[in-house]
Amino acid sequence: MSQVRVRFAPSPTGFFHIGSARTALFNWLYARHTGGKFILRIEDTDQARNSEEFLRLIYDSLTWLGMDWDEGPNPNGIGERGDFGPYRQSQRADIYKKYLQQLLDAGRAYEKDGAVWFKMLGERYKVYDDHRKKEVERVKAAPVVIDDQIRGKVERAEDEDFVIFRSDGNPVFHFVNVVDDITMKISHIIRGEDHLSNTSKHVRLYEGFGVTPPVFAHIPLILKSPEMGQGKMSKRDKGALIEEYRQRYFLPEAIVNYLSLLGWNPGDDREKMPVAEIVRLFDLPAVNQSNAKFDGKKLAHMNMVYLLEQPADRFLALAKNYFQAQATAQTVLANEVYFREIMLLAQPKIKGIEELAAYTAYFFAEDFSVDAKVKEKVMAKGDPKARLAELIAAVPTADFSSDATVEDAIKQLAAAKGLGFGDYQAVARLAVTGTNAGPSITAIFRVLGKERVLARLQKFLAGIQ
RNA sequence: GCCCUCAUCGUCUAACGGUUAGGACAGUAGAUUCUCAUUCUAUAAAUCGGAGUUCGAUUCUCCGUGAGGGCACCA
Repeated sequence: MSQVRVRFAPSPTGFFHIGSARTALFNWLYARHTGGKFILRIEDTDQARNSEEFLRLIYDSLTWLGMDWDEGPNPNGIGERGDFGPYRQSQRADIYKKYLQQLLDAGRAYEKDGAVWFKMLGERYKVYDDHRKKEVERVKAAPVVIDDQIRGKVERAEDEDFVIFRSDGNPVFHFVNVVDDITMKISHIIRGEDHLSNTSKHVRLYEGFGVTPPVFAHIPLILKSPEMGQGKMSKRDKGALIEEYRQRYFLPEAIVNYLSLLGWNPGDDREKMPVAEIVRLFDLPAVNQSNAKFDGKKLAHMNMVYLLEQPADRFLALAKNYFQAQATAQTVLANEVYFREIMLLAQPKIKGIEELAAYTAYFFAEDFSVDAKVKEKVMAKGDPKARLAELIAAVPTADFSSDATVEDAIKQLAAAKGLGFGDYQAVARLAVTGTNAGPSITAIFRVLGKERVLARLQKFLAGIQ
């Protein structure tokens, strides 16, 4: 059995979206699972729509998601590696000419209207096509049988000649795709089900070249979630672009894990799995046949689960990277020890890195906002003014050296007044943070320090007198 | 219109032809923690319809229906 060689062949004509990422992932997983090669080929024959920026985005997105390629352009875009290049179709014109000549010589291609057409074999007849509103020439021939790893045998009649070189001299997708897969010795073509109808054309081309087609595996599509509408995910849909998750500081391994579960499962109830485990278990016949609707909430949940288990150092690195892009970067990152302490208080509480700035704002500025609704609620209960005054009196002599000592101080105060910890917690939190959500109040007190706590309590009390 | 594919809770999915149809996300209700979040417990929620094969069908077959994709000198 020869080595598995799979390829991901994107066009740099737009943002890198989730469907492309999933196709890339299944190819990558299969290559890694089988010990084969994962090849990146850039299909940039559409000169009008290509852009170097989108090309860069392909490299960056794959790299960010952890999908390394064995052959193809280098991740930095400079040079390439592999013995079957060039890996950009724009640089393969000579190869295409050679293969075109082969078809011409074999009588399987001909010119018409300035373009070159692939010639189907069989008896010809004319028929009116009411989708294209014109008369077309068809060919009677046995249907193409595609033996698909996921769908079984699929039969489809391929009954018309089709263009392989445009009148502008450029080859079209079907032709370059097949020629490249032949010359790059691709063993398995794993691609979206939207290509299933193209595959019969491709099989005829392989036959025209006298080459046995590779193994096909057409994976299900990713569809819009019910609230987004109908049809497959498109670039315009919310949450469709990998770039968006990157900008929102999602963890790439969470995205990979979520994506792997769209159309595949390990055969048991496990969902959260390290990528090495997914690689170990992934296989083509286990891929589902039905399309999957995208669920942003489940992705967000997966991201949170991954975030919670990050070791402190990784979380701090992520947080630092995030804050460096924020307006408050200078203040927030000024004191490393202070930053570390606060980030580690926040880690078990947040659902995503992107919440960090808002969640920790009051640690870094005195002009934090006060949530009006929370204020209304807290002020309506008990005697908050009295509690504040008592806290202000108690704080100067309290021990702020640890969470436990702060807690003791508040509990002593409460006991002396015949009250509970909770009677002080809510109003203290409101005064010091402006909200009702956050880490434990004792930790907030300790980290903020006596002076700032006292100042905030006094300021808040003054504001409600 | 023609061709191809698919069909289990709202969503992602599991179930050698024999299970009280399981898990997860999202709901709902409780519990726990100083708040919030986490966590935990409980709860509601599905085999598209109709025939057939079979002792027995979510599972196999056919017909409907629904969903998705394709039908270019885009990829």
